[in-house]
Amino acid sequence: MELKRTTEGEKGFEKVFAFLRERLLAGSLKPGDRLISERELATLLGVSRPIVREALRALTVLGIVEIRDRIGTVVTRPDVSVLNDFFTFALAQQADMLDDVMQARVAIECQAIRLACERANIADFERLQRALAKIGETIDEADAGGMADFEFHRAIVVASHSETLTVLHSSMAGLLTHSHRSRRELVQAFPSMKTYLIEDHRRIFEAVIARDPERADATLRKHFAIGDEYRRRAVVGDVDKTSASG
Amino acid sequence: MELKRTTEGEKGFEKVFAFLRERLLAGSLKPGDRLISERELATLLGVSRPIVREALRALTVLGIVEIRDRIGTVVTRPDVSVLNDFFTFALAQQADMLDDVMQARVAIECQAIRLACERANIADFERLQRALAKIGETIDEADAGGMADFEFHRAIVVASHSETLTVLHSSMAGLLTHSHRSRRELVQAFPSMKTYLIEDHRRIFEAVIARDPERADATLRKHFAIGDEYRRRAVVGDVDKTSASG
DNA sequence: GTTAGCATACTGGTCTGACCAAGATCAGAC
DNA sequence: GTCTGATCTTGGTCAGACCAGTATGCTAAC
Repeated sequence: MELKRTTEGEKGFEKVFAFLRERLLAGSLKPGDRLISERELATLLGVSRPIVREALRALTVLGIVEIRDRIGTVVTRPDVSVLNDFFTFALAQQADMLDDVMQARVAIECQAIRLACERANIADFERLQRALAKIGETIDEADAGGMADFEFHRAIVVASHSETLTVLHSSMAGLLTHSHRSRRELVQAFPSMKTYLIEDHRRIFEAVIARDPERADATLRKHFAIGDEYRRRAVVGDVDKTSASG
Repeated sequence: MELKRTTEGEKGFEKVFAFLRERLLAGSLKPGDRLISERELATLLGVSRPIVREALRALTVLGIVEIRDRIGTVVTRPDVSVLNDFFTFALAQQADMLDDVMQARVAIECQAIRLACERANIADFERLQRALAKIGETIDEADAGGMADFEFHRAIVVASHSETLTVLHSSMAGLLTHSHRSRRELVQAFPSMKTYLIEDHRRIFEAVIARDPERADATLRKHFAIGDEYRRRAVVGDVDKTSASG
């Protein structure tokens, strides 16, 4: 029965994965470290190389390590892409999750803006200002405008100086980029949105500058709410375009 | 050079992974579906079985599929554990991320409570009420008290009826369970915390019952802020215990 | 006709040994 | 001392094999 006494009674893959997880979690394997070769790992744990590769591949998709061809396997700093992948897959199989993700994004961003009010430095302010200017310049362009919008919101999160919030936000923002763009397409149907987009973002910016978390949060929430309202009206076919046919 | 014309010019693993991702994202592979066997997949894509296993294992750790011994590989609904794993690893290598994760948790929970005010049903209210009662009962126990605290906050998020928020929250809450417990240990040092813990949670509960998002959010934030303050005081050695030695 | 039982095909889980291509290294030539 | 090339090492991959259970279907017993 004692065919496997290397570590525990785990199966091959689990054994290797657990072995590596232990060292990873314990800190004996830190970002930048190079793991021993696959072959060594295999003989060390008494498993075959393909099994070791499975474990390494598993860690790779989790963004924990990076397998470099003909170089070796090195520990990396956890990366956003994992969450991105996950949300992408998750969303594909549950499209109704989109609204949910949007809610999470609002959550992250509202918390971020509060922190931003406390922690933002001059560079953050400048980045926000540039993004704000860009929004004004690209107000009539769907693509560039959507990008500018995205940049502004990203700047808020970056200004929070919170790695976790940034990671979460960017992993979700990727899925919502098209939402920024489609929002800009609404501008064609709702000229009044121009004012909304520019003024809202300006007010948000000013609240951060004033370092007023409550006002910033409230303004940002209102911003999202108005955006939702526009989208709702677009769905029902309502328009306020002066030259609208209906 | 055309040794591989199955799909593209990708390397073995990438080829298989991309092949499966395509179908997963396109929806031709839905949760519950059983994949073709590893051997078939291997011959179909012109790669060896170990490579196929790498790809399947990769999808497994992403929570997309489940490999069942001697049964086959089936597509599953995306699972929380992925995020859990990720945060666990990420946190292990950046301990300073703990505060950050806490911020994200606050973000999620504050958004959740707003939604809960709109969406909570009777069952949610009852769950909250039970959790609230439990908090009162276990106020003097570190373990049970921490658990009750955790349950209450989880009940809030569940009441939001947002899958994404729930997933994110639980993936972070796991890392913060000890924080609930340690908070309860503070009760010994700060008797005034008993009132804080019970009263705060009651007020939060009432705000949700009243379906007042603003008040609920504000109360919850204040709750977290006070908790932070207690922890701060604990760090600097301040106590308000009447029988305190120093 | 129906059902119990067993042989077989199939599945994942794993191992062994091998080959390739290219980076890393070090000895020997200049 | 520097340059060059053979060799070692590393990841990337393959082929074939064996094991242990599951599923299935066919046969034999009822």
